[in-house]
Amino acid sequence: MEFPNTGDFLAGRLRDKLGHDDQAYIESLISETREAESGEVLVSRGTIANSSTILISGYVFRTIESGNRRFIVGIHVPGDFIDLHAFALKRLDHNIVASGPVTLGIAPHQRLRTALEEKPRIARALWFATLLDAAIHRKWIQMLEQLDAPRRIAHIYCELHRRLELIGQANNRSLRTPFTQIDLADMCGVSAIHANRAVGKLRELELAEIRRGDLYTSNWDALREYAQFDGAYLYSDGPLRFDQDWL
Amino acid sequence: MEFPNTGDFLAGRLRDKLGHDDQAYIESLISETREAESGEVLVSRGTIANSSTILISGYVFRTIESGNRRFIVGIHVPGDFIDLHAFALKRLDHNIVASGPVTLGIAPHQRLRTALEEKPRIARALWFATLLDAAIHRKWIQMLEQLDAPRRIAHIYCELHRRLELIGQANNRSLRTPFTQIDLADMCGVSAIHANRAVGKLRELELAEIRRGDLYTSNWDALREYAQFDGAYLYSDGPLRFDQDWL
DNA sequence: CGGTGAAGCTAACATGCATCAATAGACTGG
DNA sequence: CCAGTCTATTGATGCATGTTAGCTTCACCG
Repeated sequence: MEFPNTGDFLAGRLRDKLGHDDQAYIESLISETREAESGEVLVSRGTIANSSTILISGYVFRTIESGNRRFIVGIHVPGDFIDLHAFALKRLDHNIVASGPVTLGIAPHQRLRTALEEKPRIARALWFATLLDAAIHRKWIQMLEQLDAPRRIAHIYCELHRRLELIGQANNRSLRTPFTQIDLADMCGVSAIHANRAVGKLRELELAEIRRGDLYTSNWDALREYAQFDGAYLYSDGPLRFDQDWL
Repeated sequence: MEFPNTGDFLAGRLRDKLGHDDQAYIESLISETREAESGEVLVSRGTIANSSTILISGYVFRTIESGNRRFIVGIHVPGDFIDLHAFALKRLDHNIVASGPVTLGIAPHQRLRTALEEKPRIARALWFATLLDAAIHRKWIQMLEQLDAPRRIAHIYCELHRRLELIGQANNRSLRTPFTQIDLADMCGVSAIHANRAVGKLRELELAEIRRGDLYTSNWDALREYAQFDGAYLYSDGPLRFDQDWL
């Protein structure tokens, strides 16, 4: 199977968690790839799917619509399964939307089913991915409870930077995204105007310059300290610590 | 195995998801029960465990300590596994603390391992529980992004009421908890003083009276509407919609 | 019975954020 | 090249919430 312009996409979340054979096996679950445009709704709340999706390139949001406003409750980077829930729960309680152009891999549920039956290590890795999603959600909850708007934005970029680092796609001085200030506002639970002021504050403090979603900084450490970012919740220090006896 | 004062505790989250045989099987995973006092730290951040814990009676919080303040990022009710992560991730990125006196069931990882190998339906149900945790977390994120403090408190009680209803422990006119206003503040990400104002506002609006953690209301519907509570995210409408072909 | 500490409550002032209004810049399509 | 739309920016005003301080109520216990 060919993945145009993406290289070794499954370097993603499961990197170091699986051997090369298993990674290749997961890639073989993908029956086809697909491009989608910015803003396209990839998975709608309530629909029932026969396949799950892995993000190969670009960013996607998990969004919840409520009272004619949209809220972003999660972000995914390449290598993430974005709708494993659809496999287990069938219907989803939120939408999944492309932020900027994306490339997706489609994994039919039938192939996933076979994989789970025949490769216990795959099942383990997918469960790990689910637990990691939950850990990231908990961090967002704490971030929303604790931080003001400028720090929330800084924290989101710090988290993304670390997650990109784990898949070998981080840059020392910048982090390019297609996010608008409205997107940032919907992530932080503030108004777009206030998101603008928060971006302005990061600029004023000379911690980061955010232009059209792209963040530029000369000092990630200072930015991380300002955002009180500690990446331990990403469980990225070395290989998966599953009990070796399990399966 | 006897569970004093708890009755059919596993009516919990997996109710309707498993047959009676499987429920009995899960209960058999529990090697012993244990009581704990209010405030006791049941699982510490970073420790490595050889067993997982199921909550039999009482409430527990997931907490994250940061900058000499505590934040609550999740609540559990009887029937919930509270540290399945410990099984898959070994160490946890947060603490688990008793709110009020609790009864716990201890499930050694070795028995869990056997269960996952031999009973695919159990593995499926535990994965479902994990996905449900993530869905609840996403709802909290949206709640923090969208609602003001009085509505956040109302939403938390509405969610708990529904979750208790699912295990047959809900009451028509009240919801009794051991939560202090400080606890409510730590859930909502506001100061204790403001949590007090928020409680006062619910009283003033005649939506609910909250005294020492116990909520009394004559009109749950009005409270739910005020909090914009829609319980669809709890995936409780009928039996689990796993693909019947899977395993 | 009265002391003690935790929890709940109130007031006054400071700051964060929402909202409205208006404008400027950037991209897009005709 | 212009018009239209989406995005970014700024200022003014009011509400939501933080902070500090002090007070009250209640459960518990000596």
